[in-house]
Amino acid sequence: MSPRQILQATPLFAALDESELNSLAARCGIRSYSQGEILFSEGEPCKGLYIVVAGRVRIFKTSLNGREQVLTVEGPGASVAELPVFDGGSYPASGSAVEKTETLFVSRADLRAICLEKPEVSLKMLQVVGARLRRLVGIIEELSFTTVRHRLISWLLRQASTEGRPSERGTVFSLNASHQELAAQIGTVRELVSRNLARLQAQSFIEMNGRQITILDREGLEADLASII
Amino acid sequence: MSPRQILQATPLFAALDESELNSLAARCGIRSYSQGEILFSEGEPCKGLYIVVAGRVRIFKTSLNGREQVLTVEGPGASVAELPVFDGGSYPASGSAVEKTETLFVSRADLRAICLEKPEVSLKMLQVVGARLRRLVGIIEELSFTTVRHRLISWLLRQASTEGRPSERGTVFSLNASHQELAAQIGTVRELVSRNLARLQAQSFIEMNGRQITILDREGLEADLASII
DNA sequence: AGCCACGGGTGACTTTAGTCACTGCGCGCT
DNA sequence: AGCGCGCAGTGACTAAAGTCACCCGTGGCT
Repeated sequence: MSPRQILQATPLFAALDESELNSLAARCGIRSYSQGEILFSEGEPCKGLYIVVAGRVRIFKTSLNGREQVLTVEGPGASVAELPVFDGGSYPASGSAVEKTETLFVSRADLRAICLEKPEVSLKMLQVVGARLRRLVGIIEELSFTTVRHRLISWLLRQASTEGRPSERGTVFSLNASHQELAAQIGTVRELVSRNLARLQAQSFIEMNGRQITILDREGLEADLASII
Repeated sequence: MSPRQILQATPLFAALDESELNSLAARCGIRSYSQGEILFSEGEPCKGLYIVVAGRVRIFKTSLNGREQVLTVEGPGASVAELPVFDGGSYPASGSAVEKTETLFVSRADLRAICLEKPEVSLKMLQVVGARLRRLVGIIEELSFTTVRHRLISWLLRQASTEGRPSERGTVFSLNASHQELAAQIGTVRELVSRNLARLQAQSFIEMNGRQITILDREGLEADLASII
């Protein structure tokens, strides 16, 4: 797929016409990353924004003692690191490729030019950034108010609703992340993920077969979420 | 101060010319709130954005069991609740007046119209939202990686650097929030604030006289932050 | 085969967070 | 004065969270 086609398919640039797309496509570069590779690191001055073409990009913070907190994982069509483009600061978090990933890179200057020319792009951008804000507020809420168990259950239910397929025993999905990675996503450590998963299985809320997870009692899990108060 | 003058002094609308300011001023309303009053509640459909003219607005989340987590406190000149204006969703958090507060209210429709007409306003808005995003990421980092003690120390140092005045014993500032409020800002409960303050005093890092706080050992506190790893 | 790295599981423990209950102070009000 | 109320301090406890150490199995690799 050419950069031109990719841009056209990106919601962010839906408002651009033929010639604008062409000129933008001419100016943005393709950047490819292998699994685990870093796109940008926290604190680096921001040069521009990335559009995910294929693969997935993980945005995360790292603590001094090596723990990580994932802020979001973005797939094809999404843009990453829009924020600092406009306030000129550095990246507030790091980004790495979850798997083999291709991105388009649009420079700050180009993006600003487009926004000034096509106000609709700015509005779209505000919408995207707004969604990101909502997600962050959600993370804060979970970290501040809930337990690891609660966050794990939420994660499982979310995963089940997006990736799950029904079976006669309940919704099934495959755990494609390591416990370490899951821990980074819900803001805790590997051991607690392991223990809490074991406990959920012991309570017959879920069943695990290798990387296969079955939600046996969705209502029970939801009730649990509500009851932790 | 007339709405017209206020708008002119708001960074967000710096790019507007005479006539535009006038037409916007004609369409936005003044809303006043007494101490503690709610401007908007989490989940409500969003009607528009507020510009703080005088006083302070506190943005916060509430948990089911009554705990609160403050996301930000905004003073004169700042705008509040810009985000949902553009994605059309509901307010992700609630807003209340910390003290007697006056705001200007700009409706969604008016704001969108301005953004389409004056692209500079969108860029400014993106800058503002970007700053907010940074703050939220900072909160997540603190909640995920640090202890209550750490967060309290950070808060004290921040407060000292913005509100403090030097004295012969160290930087002095007055604690204008209740322990309850401080707890909501750093994501914990009243008792832990009380205990940790007492402990910091016992360790001679700070001194408290009523609502007066003196930072006796700034270096010590900073070292403490670094050492918690 | 033997070895190693990696992801996962778990016991034992420490630390931190949070809860509950009660005390006491200061202030405004009647 | 006497009362009630909101805020603060604290002891005692529970329950999470996190740490450390070690074990195990799997799946390459030499």
